[in-house]
Amino acid sequence: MHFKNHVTRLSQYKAALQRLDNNNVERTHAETISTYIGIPATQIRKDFSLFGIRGNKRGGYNVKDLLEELKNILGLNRDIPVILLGYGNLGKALTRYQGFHEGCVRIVAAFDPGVGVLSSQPPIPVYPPASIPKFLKNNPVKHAILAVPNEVAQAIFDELYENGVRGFINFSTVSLNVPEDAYVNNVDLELELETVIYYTKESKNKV
Amino acid sequence: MHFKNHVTRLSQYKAALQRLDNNNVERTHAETISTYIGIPATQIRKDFSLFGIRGNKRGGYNVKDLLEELKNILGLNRDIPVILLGYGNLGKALTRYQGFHEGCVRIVAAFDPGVGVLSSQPPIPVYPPASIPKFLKNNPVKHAILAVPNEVAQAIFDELYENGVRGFINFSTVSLNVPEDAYVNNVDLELELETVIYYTKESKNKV
DNA sequence: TAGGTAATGTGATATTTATCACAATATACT
DNA sequence: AGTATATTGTGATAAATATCACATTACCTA
Repeated sequence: MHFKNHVTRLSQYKAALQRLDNNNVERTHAETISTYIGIPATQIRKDFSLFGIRGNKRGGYNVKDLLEELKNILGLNRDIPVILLGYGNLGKALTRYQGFHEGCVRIVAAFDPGVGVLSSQPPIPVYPPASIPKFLKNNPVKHAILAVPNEVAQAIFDELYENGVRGFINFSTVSLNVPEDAYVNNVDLELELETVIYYTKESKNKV
Repeated sequence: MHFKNHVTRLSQYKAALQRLDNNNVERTHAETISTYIGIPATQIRKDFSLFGIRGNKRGGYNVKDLLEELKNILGLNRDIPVILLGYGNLGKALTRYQGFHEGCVRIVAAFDPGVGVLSSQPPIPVYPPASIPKFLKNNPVKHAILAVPNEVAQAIFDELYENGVRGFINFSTVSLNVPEDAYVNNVDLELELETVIYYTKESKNKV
C-alpha cells in the first residue's frame, strides 16, 4: 500500500477544515466536507476510518479536533522548515505563494548562483550554492524544493541528500536517481498542461 | 474509465521519446523507456496496447514514429495557444518555464490588472483583465492557466468559460465550480509539499 | 425515558489499475 | 533455409482503490 491518494485526500480535508476553522465553524459533517471539495462523503468516512479518526455518531466532527488530528497524521503539527534551490522566477513565486502562509510550512532560505546580482530585496535569505553543506550542518532542514535547471538537478539533489535532506519537490523535468530512503514528488507543469489538453480535445481517441 | 493515470504516463513517454529523438536515437524498446522514467516495461507495453500503438516484434519502436503517435493521441500534433491569467511571480515563471519551450504549447498572452506598472519588458503581451472577452473573440484560445489570487479565481474562470475556454490549470487553492464540458486540473503546491512531508515523517502512522 | 432520526463506521462488493506469464513473431545468425 | 532469441502484445490474475449497504449509536423530542 502506498497511500498516495489517501494522503492527497487527507491534505485536501485538512485544507477544507482549515477554512471552516477560519470561518469559526465549530462542528462539521462528512457531507459538508464532501460538497466543499467534491469527494464522496462515504470516501471521506472510509479514509477517516482507515487512519483511525473518529467522529460523533450524530454530531459529526469537531472542527478544531479534526483539524488537529489531520495535521498530526500528515506530520504538520510543528513548523516545517524548507529550503529552496534556485531563486529564479519560479523560486520567487514560491516564496510568495499564498498557500504556504496558512500552513506550517516555511521556506527558510534559498540558494542560487546569481545571489550577487539580485535586483530586489528578497523576503528570505539567498545564499550561493557553495554554502549548502555549511547551512545544512547548522540548520538540519529535511525538505527541499528543487526549482533549478535540468542540467544541475541531479547534482544538487545528490548534494542535498548527502547533507541529510530526504523529502523533495522536483520542478525540473529530469527523472532523478533517488535512494531508497528519500522521497521525491515530481511536479511537471508541462505534463499537467498536457493532461488538460488531452481532456479537452474535440475528438477523444476511441478505446 | 477516466484514464488520468494513463494520460499522465503517455505524457511521460512522450517526454522520454522527445529526449531520445533530440539525441538522434532511431529505435528504442520498452525496457529502455522503462529505465529512463522508472515505469515497468510491461506497463508501458500495456498502455501502448490500450491506445493502439504498435511496435516491431523484435526491433522495438521507431523513435520518430512513436513520438508522432504519442503526440497525436495527446492532441499535441499542432501548436496549442494558451493564455495566462495573472502575471505575478508564478505567471512570470510560467512564461519562462523551459518545459514548455520544447513542446508545442505556447503562452500567447497574459492578463493582469497591474499591466500598467510592469517593471521589465514581458516576453509576451500583457493585457488588462477587461480585455479578456475581446481578446478571446479575436483569438479563440481553448486553454488557460489560472495563476490568480483565490478571491478572483471563480470569477475569472466563469468569464473565460463564457468566452469559450474549456481546459484549465488552476494554481489557486479554491475548488472551482466547473461545468460538465470543461476540464480543470488543480495544481496545489502546498498539497504536493504536504505529500512529501508525510512520506518523510520519521514515524509513519501504523495502519 | 422511550422512540425517532441523523449521522458515523465498516464489512462486503464492485471497479479500476497494475502485474504476470506466456504466446506470437520479426530479426539475426549459422 | 532453419533455428535461436529478443522483444512485443495481451489474456489472465492480482492488487489497490472506491462505492455501497446497512448496522450502530448518540442526540433530540415529546
